[in-house]
Amino acid sequence: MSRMGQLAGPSMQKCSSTARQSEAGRRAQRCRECTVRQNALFVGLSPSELDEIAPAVPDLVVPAGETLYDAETHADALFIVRRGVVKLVNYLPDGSYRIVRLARRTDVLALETLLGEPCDHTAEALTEVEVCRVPISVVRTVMERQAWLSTRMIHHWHLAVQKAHGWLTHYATGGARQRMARLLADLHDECASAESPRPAVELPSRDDVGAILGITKETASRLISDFRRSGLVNKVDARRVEVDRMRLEEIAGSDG
Amino acid sequence: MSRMGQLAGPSMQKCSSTARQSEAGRRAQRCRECTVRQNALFVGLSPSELDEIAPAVPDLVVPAGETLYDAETHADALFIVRRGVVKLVNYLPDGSYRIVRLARRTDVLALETLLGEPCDHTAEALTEVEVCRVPISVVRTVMERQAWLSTRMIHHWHLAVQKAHGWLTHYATGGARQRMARLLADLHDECASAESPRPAVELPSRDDVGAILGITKETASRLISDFRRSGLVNKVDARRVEVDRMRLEEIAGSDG
DNA sequence: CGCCACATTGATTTGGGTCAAGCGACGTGG
DNA sequence: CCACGTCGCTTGACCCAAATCAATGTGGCG
Repeated sequence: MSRMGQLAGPSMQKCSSTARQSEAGRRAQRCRECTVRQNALFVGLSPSELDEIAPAVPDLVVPAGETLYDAETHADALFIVRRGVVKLVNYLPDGSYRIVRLARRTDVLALETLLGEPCDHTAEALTEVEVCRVPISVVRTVMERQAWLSTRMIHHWHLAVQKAHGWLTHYATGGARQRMARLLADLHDECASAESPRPAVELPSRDDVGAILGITKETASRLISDFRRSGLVNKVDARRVEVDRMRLEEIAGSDG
Repeated sequence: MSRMGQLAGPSMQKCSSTARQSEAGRRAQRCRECTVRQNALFVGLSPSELDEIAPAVPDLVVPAGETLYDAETHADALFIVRRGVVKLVNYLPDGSYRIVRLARRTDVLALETLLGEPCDHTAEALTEVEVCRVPISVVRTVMERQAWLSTRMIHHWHLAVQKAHGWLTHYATGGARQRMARLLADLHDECASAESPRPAVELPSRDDVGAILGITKETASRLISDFRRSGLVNKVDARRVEVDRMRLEEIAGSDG
C-alpha cells in the first residue's frame, strides 16, 4: 500500500471564508470565541493580546485521509485540534504501520518542532478535522512575554508521555479481546464527553483498529462481529456503534 | 507476588562519605566534576552557581531491586541517573506488570513532579544505581533565574515521548522473535557507547525481559536459548552475553 | 453496470501461552 | 560441612488464540 497523501497544503481549504469581513478580523473573532482556548495554549492572553496574534494563526479544515505533517518533513508550526480525530502513525520498514496515539479536540500536536527536532511520527486525519496552525514564531513571541506558557507547554508534553504509556498498557497488553474492549470503552468515553445524546462511537477502519491494537484487520473484524453477536455493541450505521460500557469494562479488566 | 520494596529511604546510603570533608564541600566538588552534567539539566550553570545548589542535591546509591519512587507517592524531586539501569514499571490490576521504559546515565526521571502531578509509573533499580536527587525547589529556583532551563527540561520531556513511542513500535510490534532481537540489539548499542571493550550485554531477569516485550518468561527463556544455539548470542557469564549485532539486526527487521 | 475499496467469514497453520517437571546457584541452618 | 529449601532458568508437552491464506459480500462511485 502506498504512503498516500503528501504534506498538507494545496488540498486544505480555509475555514468558511465569508469574504465579507477581513481575514484578520475573522481570525481575531474566532480566537476570542474559541472554546478550546482554556484547555490549550493561550489561556492567559488578554483579548487584545489575542487579537494581536490571531492573524498569524490560520485554521484549516483537513479532509479525512489527508496528512497534517510528516515524520521526515519537520513542520514549522504546532497544531491545535479543534474538531475531529487525528491519528499519529509510525510506519515500519516493512510497510506496515502502527498507530501510537489518537488526538482530538484540545490536543496539541507537533510539539517537537519547538525544539527544532523532527517529529517521530506522521499525523493523518482520521475524520474530517479542523485544526489551528500556530507558527512557532508566534509561540516563541508569546513565550518570551508570558512566562506561564512554558508551564502550559510542559503540561502538553506531560499529556503526550502519559498517553503514550497508557497506550502501551491498554492496547499492547493482554489478549486481543481484552484490548478491543478497552479501545471501545475508551472511544466511548471520549465521545460521551463531546456529545450529550446517547453516545454512538465512531469506529476507525478495520485496518486502523488493527494498527492500534497490534492485530490484523481480520481479527479486528472478527472480534467486532463477535461483540455484536454478544450484544456488546450495536451497529447503528456503517461506521457507528452503540456500546454497552459496563459489560465492555468487565471484559477489559478480566485477568484471563 | 508482593509489591516488594517500599519508598526509597532508609535502605539507601550516601555515596562514599570520606567524612573528612564537609558534606556540602563534597557535593560541590562532585557537581563540578560531574560527567553527566553536559547532557542533563545544569549545563549552563557557572561553577559558583553550581556550588550554590550542590549542597541541596544529594547523590544516592540504590541497590538493585529497590524502589526509587512509586506511582502513588508523588515525589518532591527529580532524579538524574548517573550509573546503572532503572526500570519504569506499570503494575496492572491483575498483579502482572509491564515495563514501559529503561532509564540509564543522563536520563532524568519523575519529570511530572514539577507539574505537581503524580507519576504514572514506579521506578525500580534494575542494577545497582547511582542517582542525584534534585529537589523541585532547586529546579524552580534555577529556572526562575536561568531561562534556558525550561528548554532543557522540555528536551527531556521530548526524550520521554520519543522513547515511549519507540518502545511501542520496537517492543510491542511484530513477532516475539523479532522483538527479542530488537531488544538485544538496543541493549548492545547502549552498552557499547558506555564501555569501550568488546561490549558484553547485561540482560535483565527473564521475567523483566518478558515484561518489556509483553511475552511470558518461558518464551523469553526459549528465545534466548534458541538465539544461543543459533550463535546469535554467546553467554559469557550468568547474566552477560556477547551479541552478533549484524545478524540480530536482520531478524529484527525481517518482515516475517 | 461494473469497478474498487473495504468488511466479513471460513479453513488451516502456527506462534506463543499454560502447566508442569527438572536443574543449577545460592543462602541458611542443623 | 553438608542437607535442605528457595529462587530463577530451562525444557518439554499440550492447547488455544491469532496470523495467514483465500473466498465471498457489500456499499459507493464513475
